[in-house]
Amino acid sequence: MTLRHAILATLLDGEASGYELSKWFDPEVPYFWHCAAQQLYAELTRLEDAGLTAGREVVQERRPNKRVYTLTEAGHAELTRFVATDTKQSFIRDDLLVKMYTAEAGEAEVLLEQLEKRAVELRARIAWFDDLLARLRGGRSEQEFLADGERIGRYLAAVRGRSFECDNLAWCTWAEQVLRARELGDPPPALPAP
Amino acid sequence: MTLRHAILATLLDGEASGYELSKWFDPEVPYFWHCAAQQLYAELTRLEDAGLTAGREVVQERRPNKRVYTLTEAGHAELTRFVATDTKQSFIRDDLLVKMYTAEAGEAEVLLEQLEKRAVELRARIAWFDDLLARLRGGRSEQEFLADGERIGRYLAAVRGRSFECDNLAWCTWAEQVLRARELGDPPPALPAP
DNA sequence: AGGCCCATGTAATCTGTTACATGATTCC
DNA sequence: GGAATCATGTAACAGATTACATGGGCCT
Repeated sequence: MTLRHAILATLLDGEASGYELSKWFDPEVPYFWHCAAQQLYAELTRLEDAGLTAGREVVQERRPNKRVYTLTEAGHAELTRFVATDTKQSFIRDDLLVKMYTAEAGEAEVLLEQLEKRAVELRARIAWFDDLLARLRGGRSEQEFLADGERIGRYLAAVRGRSFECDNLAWCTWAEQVLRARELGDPPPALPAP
Repeated sequence: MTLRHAILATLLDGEASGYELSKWFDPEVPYFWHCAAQQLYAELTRLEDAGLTAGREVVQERRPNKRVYTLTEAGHAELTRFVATDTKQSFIRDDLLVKMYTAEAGEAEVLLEQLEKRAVELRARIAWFDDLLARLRGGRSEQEFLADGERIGRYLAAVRGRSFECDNLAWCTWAEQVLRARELGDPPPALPAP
């Protein structure tokens, strides 16, 4: 159950409401973890019941009231304990890979469309990460920030996210070229970087 | 429900038993999809009931009997239909990323251990993929194989898998260096490739 | 008037994981 | 004698997804 710990980790950056967290965990805007809003709200209730977070009602005027959460001592302790546990493997789980697996000579059109569509999404996500990284650096150069910037883990996680999207994009464009070359009987493209 | 389609896609390579498939889907040996053996056997039963695969009992002498499955026409049609559907986004879901998120100056030791352990695993998985890719090429060079090799999708999927592990490893070693440099007050390492 | 943002849920269902079970054979 | 391989499951539970619900404020 890592959603629990992903929420606790996010609260290291300060108090947040369920709605704010739901933006960071939105599957469309993928940072380092994602889930549907419903799951998040359910988990927040459980975390507060378990004493790992403390909730506080904030009354608003032209907006619905909201509940903001902060980490408790017990929450910090639970995070520390979690970090020291054995880590599961990382997996890809990507529908597009299953679709690619079916590729065979002559039926490439639909797959090429899928690859192009994916590439467009990936470019948007890379841009989103670039933007996020710039905001986290807050004006400093990357060298400066890496040397002594605050909340370095948050930054490193974002770099990983960006890297994943870039790697994915490089593969998509390469695979597209391989399939196109085969359709045309051209020589295959050079390999992507190691 | 993509496990269903991952199984159908794997059966494009010819008939296979549940046990054989469970090797390809083993979470320890991650190719393009993974699941526990129990889930696989359950799904195979459902696929046969749905008429997407045809099962055949194979009686063996010094081994337990087994059931081998082949794709039916309906199974092929279902795969084709699936390939044309909208594709979901690809996500990372990695406990280590959540752990990294908590990194802050002074508490890096545990994280460094985790990163090193992960790096060891990743190197083993890259070697596994190198081996698989060589077997799929069957003696041909990559250029030759990409030009007109059989079951190209299977190969492209394996390249993606390898690429993911490599990218992950590059980030792990880089993040390790960043954290170490901060511990020592040294200048941070150069950035990983774009 | 229609749609999006804020803010938080319930309910049902589907998917995935963990624990446990069986039993012969082959390898060290 | 003990572990690994072959071969396939059942049962219980945890986690994730999908559908649906509410209601005021703000923007065009």
